[in-house]
Amino acid sequence: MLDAAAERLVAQGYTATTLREIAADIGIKAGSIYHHFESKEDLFIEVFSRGIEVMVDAFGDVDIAMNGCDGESDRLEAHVRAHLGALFEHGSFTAAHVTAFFTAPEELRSAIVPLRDDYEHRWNALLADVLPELDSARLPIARLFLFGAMNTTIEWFDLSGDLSLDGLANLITVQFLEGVDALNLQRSTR
Amino acid sequence: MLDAAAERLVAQGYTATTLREIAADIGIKAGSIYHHFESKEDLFIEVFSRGIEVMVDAFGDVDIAMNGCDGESDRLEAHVRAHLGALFEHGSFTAAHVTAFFTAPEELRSAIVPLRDDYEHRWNALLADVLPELDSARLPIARLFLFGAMNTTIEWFDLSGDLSLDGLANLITVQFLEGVDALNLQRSTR
DNA sequence: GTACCTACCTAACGTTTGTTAGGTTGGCGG
DNA sequence: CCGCCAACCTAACAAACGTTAGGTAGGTAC
Repeated sequence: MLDAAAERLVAQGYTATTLREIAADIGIKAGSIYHHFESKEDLFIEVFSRGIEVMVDAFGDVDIAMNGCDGESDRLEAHVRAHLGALFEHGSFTAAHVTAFFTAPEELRSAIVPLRDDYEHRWNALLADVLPELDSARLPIARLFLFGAMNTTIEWFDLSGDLSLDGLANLITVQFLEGVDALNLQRSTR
Repeated sequence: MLDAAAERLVAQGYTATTLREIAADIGIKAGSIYHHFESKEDLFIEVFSRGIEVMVDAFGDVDIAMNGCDGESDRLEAHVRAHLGALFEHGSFTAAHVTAFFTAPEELRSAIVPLRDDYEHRWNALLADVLPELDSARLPIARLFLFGAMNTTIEWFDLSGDLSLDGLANLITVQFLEGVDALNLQRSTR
């Protein structure tokens, strides 16, 4: 049911997604939803929260797996890959979060903002590690540029296309670190 | 009235924006809208179209102003500045387009897609000029990265903050061309 | 002064929305 | 076998939606 809600969110946004649709998707009636959630808002708070949870978990897994080893740029690339994985490989929760969060009413958003902040702080810390020479005042902006490149992929990237998620993570990382010319040098599509 | 519709779109998305709200914003009643437009869809087609028009016009103005002169990277930066200007300085049409386009029903979207394609082609041509050494297969991806960085600024950039639009355009351009380390060297905030 | 047109209003229509009260079912515990 | 509770359903509610038919005010044309 949360899955169905997330998928509808991605396709239609908050207001256009009706409880009757979600209920129909999973073969129940709209009123029955209220046995599990207090309101529409409550249901979608859960969906958005899981969207962040998936991202945070993926981020944490990489932190553990890469503990100490490898170069800093590989470490960044692994985290980019994890973020993209959350967007495309772990259901629709994260995709729903990224696309529909700003279409939700403000009361709902403010309940989620602390979770978002937490995730952003993790990225700030990572970037401070990977880019020690970067002016710390520019660090949040660098993160926002990177988030912009990563999150807009949901609007165009096709998992079944020529470019793999690994390849995409690699392209985003090298472009971010070294600029657009570096795209030429990278290990190809696959 | 189109202005009011665009502002509501930015704040609420397509479905959540009601004709009664728009009418109230400009001091008329909902039914009166139908004297100017055939339907809600019709009204928002006009809003989304103008959003692209503003971008295309800004792009064209730069093309004319920079005809022949200056370096290629300055030329790119000027176009980035124009795109950001369309987002922040020419009313809410472009902002509405970028934020709410994907929340609109598909019939409406497909009426707008040709205009979007046109704008994207102009950018592809520009990037092919500015980055002649870039593998042409990577060119659309480079453009999508750049669009990602530019368009997500509406979610965080504050016109009245420390960073000016000129400064932001500069930062986006150098990061795009030379990578994140280049952010350190750039002419400061202003 | 009459005709006409644009811009608006009023008042309602049918539909859909989130939500709720009360009833039904099936399985598990004792 | 009885009671219970979670999971569902039915049927309706008030509110809000896009939309429409018909009416009104004010200005312009001739």
